[in-house]
Amino acid sequence: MQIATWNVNSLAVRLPQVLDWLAANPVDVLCLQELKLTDDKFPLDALQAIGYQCATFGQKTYNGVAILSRAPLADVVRNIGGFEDEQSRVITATVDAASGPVRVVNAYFVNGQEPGSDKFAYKMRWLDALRARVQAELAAHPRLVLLGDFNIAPEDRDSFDPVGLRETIHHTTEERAHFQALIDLGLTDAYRLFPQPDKSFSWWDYRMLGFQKNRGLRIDHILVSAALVPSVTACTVDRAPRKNKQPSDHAPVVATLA
DNA sequence: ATGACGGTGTGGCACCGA
Repeated sequence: MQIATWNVNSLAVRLPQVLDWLAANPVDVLCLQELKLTDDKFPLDALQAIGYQCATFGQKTYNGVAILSRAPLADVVRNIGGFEDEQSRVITATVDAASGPVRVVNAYFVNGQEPGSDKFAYKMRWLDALRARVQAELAAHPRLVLLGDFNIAPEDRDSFDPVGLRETIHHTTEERAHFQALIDLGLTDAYRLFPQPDKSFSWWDYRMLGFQKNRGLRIDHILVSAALVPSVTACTVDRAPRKNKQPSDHAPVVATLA
């Protein structure tokens, strides 16, 4: 099966691009972030019409996540249990894939704005809570994928300017320790299972010709549990949608599981 | 040190993202 993550930065604006992308890339599961719309405005009909079931967790103006799946979705959980959060950032569901059920945790991680800020402190608390949640999910569901917009560049090679941006947001020691703590739960970065081009990124700033100059970050990730690692045959970033008119600032990341 | 671009919601701009 193929599973993908894409921060669309407003599904209202990007729906035509999502439909086009799914027509060209009929993945089994597509996890979206930054819907920026409430569930009553979610384009359920358009997505069902092309064969996707949807589990949605929207919000007005900011955040919002959804899981689209060709196979049935079950046991949907919204946000992080035991962590009070007004922001819609996590949706979890079991996908009944032909090769067996897979637990999918789709997350839009907190941005954090700037180290030392209140938002950064919220990011740290949120990451603590997410880790506990993923640990519990893993215990119950050994076949698990954690994917989404992590807002963390795990290593220097995941940033266009690791020296100039050292200890700035997405690059801090604390954020990278949190990423590693997720790995230490027993997860593997699917992208790094394979040789990849240098300067591979998943996000580029809209400003200053960021994409054209490949001034980007790799902050969108697909982590797979140990039980799934042997079945992963590919993981790629699809830069094509970033070349669209009115693109999202993020590109989809796609993993293929046998 | 600031803004650059784009989306949203509001109201003639501010806020947020990364």
